[in-house]
Amino acid sequence: MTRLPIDQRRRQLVRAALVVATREGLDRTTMRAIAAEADVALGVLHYCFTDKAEILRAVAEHIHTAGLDVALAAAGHQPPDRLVASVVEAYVAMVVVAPRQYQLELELAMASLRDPELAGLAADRQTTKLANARSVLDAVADGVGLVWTVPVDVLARRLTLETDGAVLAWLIDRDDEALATALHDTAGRLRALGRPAPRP
Amino acid sequence: MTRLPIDQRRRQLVRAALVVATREGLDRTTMRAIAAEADVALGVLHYCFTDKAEILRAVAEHIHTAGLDVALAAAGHQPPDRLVASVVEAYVAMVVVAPRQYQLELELAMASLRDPELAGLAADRQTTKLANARSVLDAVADGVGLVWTVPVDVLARRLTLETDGAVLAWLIDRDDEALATALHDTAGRLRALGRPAPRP
DNA sequence: GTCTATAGTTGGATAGAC
DNA sequence: GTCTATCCAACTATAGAC
Repeated sequence: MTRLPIDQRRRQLVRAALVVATREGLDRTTMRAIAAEADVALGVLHYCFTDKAEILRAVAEHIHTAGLDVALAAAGHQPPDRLVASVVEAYVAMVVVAPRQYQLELELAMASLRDPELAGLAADRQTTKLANARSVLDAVADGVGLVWTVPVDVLARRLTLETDGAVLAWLIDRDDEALATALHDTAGRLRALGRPAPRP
Repeated sequence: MTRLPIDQRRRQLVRAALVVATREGLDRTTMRAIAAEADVALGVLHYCFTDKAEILRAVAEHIHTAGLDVALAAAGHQPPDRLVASVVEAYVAMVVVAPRQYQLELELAMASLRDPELAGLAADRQTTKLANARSVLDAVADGVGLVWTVPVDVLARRLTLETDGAVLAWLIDRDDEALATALHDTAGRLRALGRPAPRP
């Protein structure tokens, strides 16, 4: 309808693509469906993006950068004894509220392993998740007052790995209790790998 | 070319579909590609299967039943002290040899969560994996001579969950060492949840 | 049972009017 | 910048000859 600067238009279209992809799944995310969601003509998409892969890459980037963890925010204002539990619960809440988006992340990752035009996208997700995990672990160690007895990179990998596994299982059976149990279990075992920090 | 009883033809086509889906990915697994792989005419597929979803369901079923774990076989003939390690290593070897097939499992699971015609397929995979995990845990407990201090269902869930997480990460970064480490770590922690069995 | 031919959709991409 | 119209390729599915 209205004329828009191309940057703004791009953002609008990426948002629309994200909505469609989250709701319908990656393979039903067609140029037409995106255009309809954004209420623009089909041609507008090809004016703003060279091809479909470019939109999908933009969507993935948007998801990753927007994943500036909610968990981290939750870690900010908690008494130490509630810290680990609250981080876990914040994560569970986030996943449970937006299961389709988590599934989309996995679909994008799978697609990126097959399609050269989406290459690197899965690796980006992994890098982001690991960095987020490190941030959370650092925040927890800082808040509770302990130091890790194992390299934080190793812990970060284990945390992301177990989180992905737990959420994948939950996507399938939707067992909220099992998800919470699994994540608390993971958190507890990681917590046990810290020693009280020496007083500075 | 030659006339074949329909059961045999179906098996041939399912094998072909599995080959294509493993090599090309689920969304490039078209009726045409399957027909070409099996070297039959397109019409033959629709003679043997009502639609595409039915072939995919057959492929999934084939994967699941064929997943009568290699790991279990490996558990059969090992001295107790090597048992846990050898099961882990057999699993790693299986995954590393056929990464695309593992990826296909995940793609099928994701598709089944979106497409009503494939509904239940992800749940079937989960059920199968859990059953296999229980078998492995039972075999290990039997071989090493211990009893689990935690319900075996809980352990089975944790095992499958951590395995899926580790393999998912490996599919992306192909870090063989990290995969082996993660699985050994998982195995070690589960092993610690057993107590020596009372002498019968 | 097997094949060819084709119907009927749908999707990505582009050309050209406005 | 935006929209309509259209091209072309690929797909599922079926009809009907052999």
